[in-house]
Amino acid sequence: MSGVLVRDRRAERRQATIDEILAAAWDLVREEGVAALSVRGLGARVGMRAQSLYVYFPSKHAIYDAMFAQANTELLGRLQDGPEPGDPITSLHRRARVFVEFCTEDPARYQLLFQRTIPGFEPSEESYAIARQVLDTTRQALGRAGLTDDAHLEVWTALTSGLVSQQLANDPGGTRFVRHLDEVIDMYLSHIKRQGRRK
Amino acid sequence: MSGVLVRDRRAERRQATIDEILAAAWDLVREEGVAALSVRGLGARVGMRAQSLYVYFPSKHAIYDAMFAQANTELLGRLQDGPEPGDPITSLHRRARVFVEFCTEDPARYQLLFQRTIPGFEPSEESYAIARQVLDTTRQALGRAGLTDDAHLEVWTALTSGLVSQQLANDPGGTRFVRHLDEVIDMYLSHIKRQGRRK
DNA sequence: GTCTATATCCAGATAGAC
DNA sequence: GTCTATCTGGATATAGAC
Repeated sequence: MSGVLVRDRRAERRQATIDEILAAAWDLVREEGVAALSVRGLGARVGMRAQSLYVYFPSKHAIYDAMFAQANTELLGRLQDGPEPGDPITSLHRRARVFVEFCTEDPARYQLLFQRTIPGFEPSEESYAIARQVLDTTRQALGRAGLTDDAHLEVWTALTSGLVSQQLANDPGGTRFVRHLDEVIDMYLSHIKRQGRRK
Repeated sequence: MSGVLVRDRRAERRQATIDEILAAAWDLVREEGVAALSVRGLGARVGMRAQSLYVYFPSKHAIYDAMFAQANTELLGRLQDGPEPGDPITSLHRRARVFVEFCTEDPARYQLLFQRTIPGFEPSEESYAIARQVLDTTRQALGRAGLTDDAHLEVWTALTSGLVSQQLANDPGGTRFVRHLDEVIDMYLSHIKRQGRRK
């Protein structure tokens, strides 16, 4: 066996560089938009020639993919952060608020994660698995509130992301649309409750 | 005065070429995505060198702008097409259906019109005026149903475009999200009605 | 009105020296 | 691990001949 050393200083150094590159990539897309990310520009940011980046990422799409995974991991963490409220309704409100905050604070990130707008980019299976985890926790949170159908999940995501996408497209940096979040959620929850009673 | 001739054959020919170029541009973005539109590729489509297109459009953004105007005009026409239903509620349902159909049948067009994702492109004042007209007719249609606040318009657009954007991003070509359109609209309308009664 | 020629610049990616 | 050098191909746009 080769596992004598617990730490691999080489691997650690490499990972640190990768993280640095990704951080620079986020800066870049926040400033110029996701579509504007270029290997050259990214290299310039981290003080390298563009070609040297290929030591860390095999292609530009691989960089997008790492960013996709990183952002989904961040979102998953935020959604699970803190104590779970006992009341499932409160929990849904809180999750929605976290989601909206996450999306509106970085439009470029939103574009990368939720709009299919980068030509030729599709997340890898591993990265997409994280996105699926996020959706699963949403499904579970809805389930605890008694919303167990696929239809519930579909409408729920449409309501929340509808407010977000309108906010980003028509009043970036403002609150004209997302300010209706709690009202829309309450409307939907009572709508479902009423439906249940009618059965 | 120079207006002796009623028809200007030269101008007609020119307009026909412009229309032909725009039609080719739509084909191209439908196939490759809005971001992939290039003057070279467009020239190849219409059987010209790229440089010749500059006789008809001063820049690539001008082409985007003409497409933006054209698509909004098309949408405006469809929304006003046919007899206005006497019942304002029926009218709202019909408008929403037309809008959803318009958006889902051409994702590239949706991206150009409603997502702010083309780097550096902003519609001209004239083109944007048409988009504002579309929104105005929506405002009026809501008004006839008693929804007269800005908040109503904001929530209304968030609901409809939320279903559309989820549809396009997660089930393009399908109906998993937009199938809930009528239910969501009815939910919102009764929500507003209930609010009115409570006052 | 379309062409050739050209300017300028940028992209992603690979080979191989050090 | 980073560099130089290079390949290949793309982009938008302008000048001027025909």
